[in-house]
Amino acid sequence: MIINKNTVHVKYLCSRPGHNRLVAMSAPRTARERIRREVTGEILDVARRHLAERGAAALSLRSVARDLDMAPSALYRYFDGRDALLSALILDAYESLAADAERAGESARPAAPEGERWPAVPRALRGWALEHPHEWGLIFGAPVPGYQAPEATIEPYARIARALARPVAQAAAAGRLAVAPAAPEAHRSELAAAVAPVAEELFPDLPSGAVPSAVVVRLVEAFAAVVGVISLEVFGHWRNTILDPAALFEATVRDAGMTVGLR
Amino acid sequence: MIINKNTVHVKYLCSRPGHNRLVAMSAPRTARERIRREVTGEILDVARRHLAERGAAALSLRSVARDLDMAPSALYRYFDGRDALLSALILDAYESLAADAERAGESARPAAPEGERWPAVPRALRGWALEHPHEWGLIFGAPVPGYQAPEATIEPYARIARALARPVAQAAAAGRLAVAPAAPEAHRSELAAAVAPVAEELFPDLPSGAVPSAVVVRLVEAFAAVVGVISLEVFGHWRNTILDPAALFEATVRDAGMTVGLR
DNA sequence: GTCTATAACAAGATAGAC
DNA sequence: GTCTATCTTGTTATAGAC
Repeated sequence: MIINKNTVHVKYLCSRPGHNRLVAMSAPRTARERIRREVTGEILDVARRHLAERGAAALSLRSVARDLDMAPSALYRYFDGRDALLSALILDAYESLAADAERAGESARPAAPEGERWPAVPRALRGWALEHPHEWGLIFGAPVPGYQAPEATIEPYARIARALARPVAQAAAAGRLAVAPAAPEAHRSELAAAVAPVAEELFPDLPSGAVPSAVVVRLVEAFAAVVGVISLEVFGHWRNTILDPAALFEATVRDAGMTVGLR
Repeated sequence: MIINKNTVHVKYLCSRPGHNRLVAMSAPRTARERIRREVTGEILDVARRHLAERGAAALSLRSVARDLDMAPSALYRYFDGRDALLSALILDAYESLAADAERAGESARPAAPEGERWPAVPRALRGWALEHPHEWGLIFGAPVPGYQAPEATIEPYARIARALARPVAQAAAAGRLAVAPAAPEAHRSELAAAVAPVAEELFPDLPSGAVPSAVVVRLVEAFAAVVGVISLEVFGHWRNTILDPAALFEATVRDAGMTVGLR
């Protein structure tokens, strides 16, 4: 997250919804720094509200400044411009979604079989998406040229993926992974190589090869399927077509889990 | 497609790429009408080019007008404003994608088993998406508030869905549909009811119930999976992660086809 | 009537002086 | 922090040309 050309490491602190989701890590040293941090938080709060209510296209520096009784140009002391502000919101959305996904994954009963725990994270993703449709669009919608926050989104994205993969990792470690039925393509070395970086990233604690590449492929497919149903619902494609999106989502998640090999 | 508050029926005519994708159906009666149609086509061509090169956010009436050596206000004789122009481009994209999907579905060998013909339409969707990433974003990305063309996109959307469903319809009619393995959810009446409008739309020629609702559910899931992988690839989520998107796509399509029950 | 251009207004992003 | 100046954009009013 870039603020005034100084890179500031940020961390998600679970707080009251809509208030200072993003907070700088290091403690404020001077009074000025404390003020500065507060104002930055207020700007982000207002910007996030505008984003949630009217969408990214309607986010303007001036209207944010108006809500804060500031001159538009004053915002440039805190953000390098509209792009930087939007980039901060994008990163903010990633962090928030990742936190929700992790929370859901951790709160699932460890004693339950993996097939039962598997839907927890997908459900959290859908819940978050329905709560924050415009922010979901920032993450999984079409990237707006120039606005995509680059490096910093990689880490939260990986956290989302790991939260999703957790039941698979545990099933694999415990030897409870059902053999994926009929996956001839996945045996080909090219496909295994294509997902090698993912396997590395998703299962860092497991010995290489503990999770068959066929399962990794199926897991990536499951991720895409989950994102696909959620996006189609959130972006309005089910209108007058799928009368019960929740039921379809549950069916999708269940089928995806079985395809991966969870029982 | 709304031009100057007069509804004009339009039809996709396959032509040289980028040239007058959208053409009015009725023949021009007067010389003025002919000119008007030409200018409208030129405006759309330029706008489509700008959209393809710089994205929807960067599409501006003034730059289109500049490219055409026209005054910005002159465009208002042809489109009610920026929103109307973008709406026309959205509809244009739907029509183009639907035409490609139908072409791909029809050009597949009728003698081949359905399982082999099934990937044709998904491949066409992916090919179109890679060729027109910004236009894919207009259809399957986050909807921009106010810009979504409402009624007219329903028909091309249904054509895409029907093209995708065609192999399933034929397999069902011929009794070659493999029983979908383990679909307990799909038997529930609520899920069957949730997809009832889709079944009606996708299989108009078949007697009601010829395609089990479990298969309809799986087909919708397959649609979402295909859209999901394509979007994740086109929107840049595979960067540094999936090294061979094409291989993953093929695996996804194959798995989806098997889940639906095609052999 | 139909099209086009000129001019003008409002809103916005941004840079720089203070 | 503010204020001012400059640039771009969407949009409309108006007047003239065919």
